[in-house]
Amino acid sequence: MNAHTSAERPGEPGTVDGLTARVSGREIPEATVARLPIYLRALNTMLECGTTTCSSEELAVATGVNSAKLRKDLSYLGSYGTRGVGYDVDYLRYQIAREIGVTQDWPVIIVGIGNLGHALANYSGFRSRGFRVVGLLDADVDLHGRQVAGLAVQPFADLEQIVGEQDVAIGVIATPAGAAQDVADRMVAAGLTSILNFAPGVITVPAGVDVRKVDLSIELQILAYHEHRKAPQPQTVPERGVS
Amino acid sequence: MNAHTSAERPGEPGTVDGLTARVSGREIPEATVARLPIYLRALNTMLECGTTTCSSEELAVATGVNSAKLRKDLSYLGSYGTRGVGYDVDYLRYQIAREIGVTQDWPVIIVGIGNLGHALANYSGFRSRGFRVVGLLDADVDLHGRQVAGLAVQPFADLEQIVGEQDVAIGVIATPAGAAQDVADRMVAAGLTSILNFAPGVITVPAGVDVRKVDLSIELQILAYHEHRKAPQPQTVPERGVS
DNA sequence: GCCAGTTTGTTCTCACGTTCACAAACTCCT
DNA sequence: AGGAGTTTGTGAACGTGAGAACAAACTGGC
Repeated sequence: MNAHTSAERPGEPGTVDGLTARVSGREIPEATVARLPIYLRALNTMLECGTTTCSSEELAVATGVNSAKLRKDLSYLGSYGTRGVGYDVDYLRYQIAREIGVTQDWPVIIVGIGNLGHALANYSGFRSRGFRVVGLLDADVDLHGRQVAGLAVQPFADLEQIVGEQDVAIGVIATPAGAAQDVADRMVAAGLTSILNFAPGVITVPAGVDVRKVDLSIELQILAYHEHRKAPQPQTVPERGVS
Repeated sequence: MNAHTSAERPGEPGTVDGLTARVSGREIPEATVARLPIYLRALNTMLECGTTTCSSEELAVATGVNSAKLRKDLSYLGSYGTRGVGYDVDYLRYQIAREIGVTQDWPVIIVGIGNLGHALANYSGFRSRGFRVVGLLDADVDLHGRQVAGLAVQPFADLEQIVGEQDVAIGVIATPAGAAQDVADRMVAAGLTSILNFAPGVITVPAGVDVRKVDLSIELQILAYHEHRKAPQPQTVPERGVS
């Protein structure tokens, strides 16, 4: 089932621990990895505006990041700037895209075509940023065959077939919470090694599989915490003497 | 973020900075705040299953967090556990909800009723976790009056009115990138002090306004980076000797 | 009442991430 | 050509977060 992924494992003992960093000097910290896409997007925007060169300060302002942090982030990729001048926008853009691995499209499947899955399938940002939705799956038979974003919704049982045919590595879970763990298990069994989980709740996967979680209400709750702290009585209290 | 990051230092008399820590001297670290909603959700699930007591170890397993970290997180709220016993699920749940500020519903407005805004308006997780969508706004006149999730889409010009009438503090931006900054400016002018931004790109707001950003394609790109690293030739790359 | 077993709350240490500050290196002007 | 002005890349200091380990405190049995 997961023949293609396990067969391509390098198998050499060079990268044993996550802290070695000796391979080619490239061990990029997680915090930096999380910012690279932000830089990439800003560079694309600059390119559309015709900007050919930018300094770290300009890019920092455009991305809301400290310029020293930005330079250090970029230094993990290599020395792609020119002192006294700045960075070539197109060149730097390509280098970041290459480092992330989005110089070509990644095929992606989405499981759970409810409101959110529907929106994700139609989200144009995926295609323009290195991803191509190649499969929409749902357990609900009423949805099967329905056209969504130019694709027909398929039965969940087709998972293995789609993954195998298209060599998919990344799956998106947009189901209710109750189904998320089962879906994740099936995804792993089918050979997916990266999962983006929109369902609330924790899913567990074996080592070697990456999971990222996006929880919409958690983001709101974090905002609520700070809001709550700004004004002691946030919403229902009618009168408060604001000094 | 400067208003939240002044922890009380040993030796100094508290509340030197004016706005900070005046409630009860507790300054909860951001990393902890981000986890409190996760604990809250797990506790709610436990409560539905009839569990009345749990240890830090059980809650840690349910949330995928180290138990020592969990205990430290909870200790910022106070001493709500009993040594030798554990935590009362309902009591702890209430304390966390109170700390976050979701014991009552927060009214929320959503601007941009496209695919994503539509899905957000219908997302049941908001209502069940302390939020109530009280307004849907869009600049597109064709959408005005359309019923979405039991609410009629209103013109964007109604923003100030809705915010004023319902005492809204939190707004969600689900527009295309180009409109995001304008919408944010109007939101701030209308009095919103917390913004959840789903639009790609950076928005800038004055101090005192909190912004959180959720970027769907960035999450996928982070996964792609790690996937890219697992197998040197991920999908369709034919040759190229990578240095 | 007292002891054994359990679990919390906290302290200490280490790793990671951020920011400052500056030498190295490049361009431009004279 | 040489010096002035910029901007990168990086070493070092600082702050925050994670995890191990342990004393304090509670329950239950005898």
